Amino acid sequence: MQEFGELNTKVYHVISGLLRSYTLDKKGKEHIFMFAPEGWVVGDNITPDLPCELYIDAIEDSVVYVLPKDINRENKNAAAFIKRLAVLQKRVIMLMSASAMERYEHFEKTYPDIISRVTQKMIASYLGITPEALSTLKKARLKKK
Amino acid sequence: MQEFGELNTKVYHVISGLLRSYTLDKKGKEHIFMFAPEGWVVGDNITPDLPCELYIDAIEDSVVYVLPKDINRENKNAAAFIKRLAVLQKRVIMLMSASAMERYEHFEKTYPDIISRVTQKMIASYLGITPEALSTLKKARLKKK
DNA sequence: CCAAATTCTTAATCTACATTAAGTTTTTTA
DNA sequence: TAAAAAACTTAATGTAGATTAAGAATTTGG
Repeated sequence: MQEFGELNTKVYHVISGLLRSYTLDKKGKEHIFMFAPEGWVVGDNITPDLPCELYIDAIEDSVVYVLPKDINRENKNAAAFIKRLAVLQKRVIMLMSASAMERYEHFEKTYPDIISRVTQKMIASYLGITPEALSTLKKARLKKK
Repeated sequence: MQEFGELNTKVYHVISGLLRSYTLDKKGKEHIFMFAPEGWVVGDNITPDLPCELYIDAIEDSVVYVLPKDINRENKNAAAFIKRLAVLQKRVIMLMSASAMERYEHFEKTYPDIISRVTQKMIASYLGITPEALSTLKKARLKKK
């Protein structure tokens, strides 16, 4: 696959393809923060005076629209911002109060189209678990159904 | 203590006092989503057509400014929104990649003034752990220091 | 100011998920 | 298209934090 390129500046509006944002913990382990398919917006939402916490890259050949940093002062993109807030809120709620199995099932519903476009490793990273745990979880899920 | 009252509508700008937002999981267990001391903004950030996921109430006698729902179209509050995005992002990152101990230490730094104003039970709820685990964690922390 | 309720702590036991390790399958690339 | 690399699975073992239970400290309310 041909990468669109490493992106690490500010805010991207995805026209086509698939981006992700992720962080590295102190052990160097990757944790996917968000997937951004067509129509989504990704960026590091930190205030301008703080260093970035997220890396952003393309996991499919993608076309993105790079938004100006002061997008925040523009009204027309308010809907995209609100969507991000909603997604973030849900993620925190799931991480605080749901099991890995529940988070996986929620992921399936939220991103039905993405699930087949990313590796298991990435899904595990997004869920905050290891690929091994995801593998076990999926096997248990088949029996359950 | 005299409560300011149960709030469950939309967006609140805290003038003085302390609010919190929290969710209930399927077992009825409470998970604090966010604390909002003076100067902060809290609300349920879900898109208008979805049911609310968060409860909001005051844990100290508080004065709040109730913001109109369409605050999102107003520019002057952009800074408050960006701050919330930043806080949310950090919370997700901590929940995905840091231990309970690390989350507690991060909480101490982020909310030095709040730590003495809320119960241990609430702090545990915010961190996504039980009060018992927090108690043990704090004891371990004293020895470590 | 005393009784009742709630919060906090401690400890024993349990469990979901991590870690480690090894083998298998799929993908990449030369 | 073969070999190397990466991803995926399975299983054994380890561990952070949950659950349960009981007692101590603190807060609340009559």
